Amino acid sequence: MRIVSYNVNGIKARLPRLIEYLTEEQPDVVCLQELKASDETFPEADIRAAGYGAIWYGQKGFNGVAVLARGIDPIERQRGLGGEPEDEHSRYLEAEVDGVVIASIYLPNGNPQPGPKFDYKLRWIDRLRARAAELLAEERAVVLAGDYNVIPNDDDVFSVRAMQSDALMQPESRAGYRALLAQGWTDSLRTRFPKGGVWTFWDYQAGAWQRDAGFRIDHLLLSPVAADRFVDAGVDKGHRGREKASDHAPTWVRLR
DNA sequence: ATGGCTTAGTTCCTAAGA
Repeated sequence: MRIVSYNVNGIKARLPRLIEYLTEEQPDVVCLQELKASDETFPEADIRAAGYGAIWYGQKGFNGVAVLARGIDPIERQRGLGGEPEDEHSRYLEAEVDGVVIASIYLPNGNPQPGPKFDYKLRWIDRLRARAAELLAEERAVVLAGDYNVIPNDDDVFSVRAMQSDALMQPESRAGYRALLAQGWTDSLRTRFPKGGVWTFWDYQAGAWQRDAGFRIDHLLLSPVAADRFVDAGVDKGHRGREKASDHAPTWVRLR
């Protein structure tokens, strides 16, 4: 079972690339982020025609997450996180697919920092951690897949100096991510490439792709039961280099 | 040095992204 996390940066603009990805790679599950589309404008028919069932949690203009499954409809478990009822951002969608619990996560970017956006990011990490603890208590296979907007370690970025004041690698952001892992989650890509140097995002600006100036912010965390089934993890980097590509590459884990 | 692209909505500029 191959599970993908893919920040598409606008599902309308990316639809040809997404359909192409589904057709070529035939992944079992795809967690999408940054749909930038309302519920009403989600391209359900195109995705279904490509052989995938889908659930989605949209928002006009920005945010938006979805879970796609090949040949079946994901069963929705939860949309949004608890702890902040006034929060209307579409950033969390939890489903069950073939007995595995899978969440599509779009953690707030948090720039500029310091400031209210950064505070929101840190609160959101705490809220995610609360949900993650509940999921661990179920003692079943769970995959938390998404754009975490956290660069976990210095070897997860092309240049520490270039990014040092960015919300993505502030000590508070990293501490929140580490505290999540400390609950008992396994960072699948880190397990596969323990020395780092693997990127999932390359900025559109300043020739970042051409210079391979990227970093790792898309993560697939495994519960202990899921980690026992770990086979492999990777980044479909080739899809980042295509015409009209997202600035994120599809990132995946394979489970037995 | 907050620039340098890209997307979407409030469109021919602004906000947001990372």
